[in-house]
Amino acid sequence: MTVKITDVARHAGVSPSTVSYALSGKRPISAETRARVEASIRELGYRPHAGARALASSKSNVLAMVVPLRAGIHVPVVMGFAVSVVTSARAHDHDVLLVTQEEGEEGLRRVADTALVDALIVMDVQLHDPRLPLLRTLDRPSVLIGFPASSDGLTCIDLDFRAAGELCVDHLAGLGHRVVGLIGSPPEVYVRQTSFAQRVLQGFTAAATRHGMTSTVHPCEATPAAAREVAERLLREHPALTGVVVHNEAVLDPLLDAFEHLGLRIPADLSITALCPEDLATSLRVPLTSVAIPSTELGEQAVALLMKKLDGAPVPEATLLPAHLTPRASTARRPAG
Amino acid sequence: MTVKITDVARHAGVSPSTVSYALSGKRPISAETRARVEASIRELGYRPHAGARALASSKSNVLAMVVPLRAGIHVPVVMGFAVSVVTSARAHDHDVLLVTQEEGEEGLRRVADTALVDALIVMDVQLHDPRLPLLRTLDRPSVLIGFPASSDGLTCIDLDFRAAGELCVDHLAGLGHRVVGLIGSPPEVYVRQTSFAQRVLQGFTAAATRHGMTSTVHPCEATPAAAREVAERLLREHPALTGVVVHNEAVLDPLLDAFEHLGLRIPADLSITALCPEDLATSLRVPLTSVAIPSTELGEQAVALLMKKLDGAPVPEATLLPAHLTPRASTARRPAG
DNA sequence: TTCGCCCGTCGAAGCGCTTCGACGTAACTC
DNA sequence: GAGTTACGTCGAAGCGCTTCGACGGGCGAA
Repeated sequence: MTVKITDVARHAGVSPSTVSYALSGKRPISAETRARVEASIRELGYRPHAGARALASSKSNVLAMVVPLRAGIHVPVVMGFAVSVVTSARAHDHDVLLVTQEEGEEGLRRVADTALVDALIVMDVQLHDPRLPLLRTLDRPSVLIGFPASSDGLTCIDLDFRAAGELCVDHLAGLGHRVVGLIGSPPEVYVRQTSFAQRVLQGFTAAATRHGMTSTVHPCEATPAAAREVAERLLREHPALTGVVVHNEAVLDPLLDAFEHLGLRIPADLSITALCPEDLATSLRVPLTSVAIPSTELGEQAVALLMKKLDGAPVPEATLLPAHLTPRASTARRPAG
Repeated sequence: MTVKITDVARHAGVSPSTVSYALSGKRPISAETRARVEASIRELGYRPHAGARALASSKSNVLAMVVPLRAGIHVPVVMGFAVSVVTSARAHDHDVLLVTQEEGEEGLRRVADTALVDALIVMDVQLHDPRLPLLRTLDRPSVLIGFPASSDGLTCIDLDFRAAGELCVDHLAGLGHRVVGLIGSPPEVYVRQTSFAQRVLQGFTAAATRHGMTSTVHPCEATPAAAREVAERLLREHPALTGVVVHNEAVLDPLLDAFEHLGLRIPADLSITALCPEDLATSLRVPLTSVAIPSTELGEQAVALLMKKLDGAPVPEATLLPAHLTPRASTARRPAG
């Protein structure tokens, strides 16, 4: 039916093993032979059978990616990350199998134990994630996006969210602001101890304390209505507030809107810094001073780490991508008075 | 190393083939034997090797899903659909391999020809999609989400977007509206002839004509700024306008906002119907009369169709999910005068 | 009672590839 | 010039599973 390696071998006048070596490069093959083999491959349209390859080599060249679908996570960020993982994986000659969070530990165990995948990427890690023990004992390497309470024996990578939170506050402090607020992720994100949200909070609080600022924190549901309500309450309860850090992609526009309604000009009356993807920060009515969430880079690096582990190379347990703040039009010196 | 079928067989005191048949049910196995085999499997923690299985059975039990990442598509809808596909696939004992649009035809050919996947699901189909010839000749079954110019020899499924467009206009007509506008997808979506956008447009126009209404059409970029601009222009150019159909999830809230700014109360002054996921329609400041985009059902049905094709059963070339309009608070009788 | 049939099980032959050891040849070393 | 070493290639042995044909025993039909 379909052309197999023996067909190529016959056509090229060599043995199947030679074809295999020509393809993998695991043994030296003369230039002429290689050329002949490659010509035959092209001519016959040969494609190695993935299953046969996986069986013989005990490598499937497939990665599992666990994507979150829980409330409170911002879908475009996840999607951007997923696409980046797939693209990076392809660059390393791997494919990506999609596993839903819903499948839980059993799902991870299944794809790992059946040798469907060689390695795993897990997103949306919680502080005490139930999957951690499993990942530690699994015989396949894995990389986590996000940090659990202890990264011992694991490989974790994430943006340095703590630094991101600090950076925002430092920036506001540098502009003379004294009273700042954090508009955070939806409450459920904190409740289930998703680490990135907590780390932002820590950074925010620590920096505010360090600068001797008054600070306040408000989780916020990912709906326009919630945004309006939070904006209003924030100003009512903290009339002296002049700086806001927003860590909630979904409500950025509604917030800008709400502040505008409340008669505040940005940045003249109120400075705003955001933690969000670059394109979001620049596509709103006011270009936002922001710390970028680098989904693409995260995906690339996660895959790179996984490849190293598959090669048996040592990798650091923790990798924090440095946070960078880009000043834009949404922050300014604290209004006089 | 890992436990294999021969280990199970020995442990259960049967032959490997018996274990295989006990697992697949392809031949009758006595209840006692089956029980013994199952006990051994549990006890040893046996997991069949996916690659070996694929090789021997020439079935990988993996589906390829091609996800779009182009501008103008609404990410949460895609994500919801993707999750639904994965969940449904799992219910049919299949896994899902993620393929990016970017990989194009070569990517499809690759996963199909290497027998990595048994079948393909392709989203975001264009009227003259370059992948169509390939899909027609591929030896693996596929299902398209969306309709190309001709579905001959293919299997396509989608919401009946034409009916959805009509339904919205019919609803407005029934409420006495005479001048209606369509706020559509971003221009690039129309330019590349993504069929669902065009079909909404056709339905909208046809129904408006049928009702003798004055109608106008405005594509709209997926940014709040664009939404504001479109809202303004719409009212300026069509002062008599009282009904709007929005087919652009990303700008629903900004539009509501803009209309409000322009002094219009919804639905007292302006009626709005939307084509969007149910949860979006109900989570805005005004619950929107809408035709739901049933991502979940689409995913389920797409997978169901694929399974039928894998079983060799005949399936219809075209499947249109019926559109349903749910009246909510955003539409009302045309204001007098 | 005997033949044929079906049920439940086994053995063996692959599925298409990778990889290991072996082998001949050519290029070195000293 | 004998002994290595490296290169380029081949043959064969699996990888772990499915599946096909075969086979013995129990049963109903004749």
